[in-house]
Amino acid sequence: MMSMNSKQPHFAMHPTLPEHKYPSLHSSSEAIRRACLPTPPNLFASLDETLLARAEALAAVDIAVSQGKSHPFKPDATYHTMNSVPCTSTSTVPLAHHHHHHHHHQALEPGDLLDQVSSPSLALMAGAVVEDCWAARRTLTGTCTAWGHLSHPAAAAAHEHAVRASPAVVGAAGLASICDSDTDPRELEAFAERFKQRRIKLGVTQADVGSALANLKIPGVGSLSQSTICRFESLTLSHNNMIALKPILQAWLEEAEGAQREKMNKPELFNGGEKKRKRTSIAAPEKRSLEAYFAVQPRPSSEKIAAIAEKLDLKKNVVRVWFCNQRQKQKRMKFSATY
DNA sequence: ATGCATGAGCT
DNA sequence: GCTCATGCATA
Repeated sequence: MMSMNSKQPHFAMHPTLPEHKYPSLHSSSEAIRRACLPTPPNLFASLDETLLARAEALAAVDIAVSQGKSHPFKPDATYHTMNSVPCTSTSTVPLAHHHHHHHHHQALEPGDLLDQVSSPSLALMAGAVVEDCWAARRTLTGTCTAWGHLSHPAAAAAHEHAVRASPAVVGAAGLASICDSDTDPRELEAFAERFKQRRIKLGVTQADVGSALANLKIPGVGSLSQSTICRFESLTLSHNNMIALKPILQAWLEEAEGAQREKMNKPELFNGGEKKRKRTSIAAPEKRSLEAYFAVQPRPSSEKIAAIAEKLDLKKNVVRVWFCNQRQKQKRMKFSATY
């Protein structure tokens, strides 16, 4: 039996299709989603003293800095270096992109922040409504009508995007039309697990799946990385991302199982070496400070980011990206409050 | 499996 | 400059 092939160094991406990126009408689902995320009724109770102390310490610095604004910040001389390889050429999945919404508070001081964050009311209510939608849909699993009477334009829009997410894929794969079952978190979770199980049974690694996707020749679908396959299986992707990837992975699975029945699989990879990129590693103490600040203000202004960066002796860009990634993390299925 | 990063698309 | 989908590098 072929045991898990060891992973390839990396896979070649095929810029084959100049692919359009997903279209995206924007709704305010972002605001709603954000509202129902981690908004504990009593922030004070959930933040331990250490965190608050750190956050406050940082905030203090930020105030001092903004007043005596004497230092320019480090020009974020980032060190990536994907020379000739346009690393993002990976043909994309016609995903559903969506929403954005303005952010209300940004240039607030720590005090204001706490006040604001600790105020339950609106945000929580919005979150409750959204959760209800999903909960309702879950109980209606099996039908395609749940979204029909959604009262939230944002949610409706999200669904619309999900539906038109990958028409070609769906058609080519001969999969059922994307209905409620395809957006149901429970179904998604179940599929992810089935997928992993069957994938392992086929003796294929996550990396193999990723590169094999390109062989499916589905318009607009190229290869994916081991990371993405892994995240799909572990549900550490956004809900919409899961919805978009499901049909594709399902198509691959059926294809692979069918192909194995007759012969053997025939993957195809190769690669050339380029300059390596170095990964910044934020030390534990700094990370703790960032987390503390994030708990109080997940969306610091550019100025605050600069201040924090200086305080922690990190590049501003590193700090900015850290916050971006942190925000994304919150939205992953596994940690989503709507789930 | 996950941390830090890039780039597209949008505001 | 943000969000989102994704990826390389690494623990």
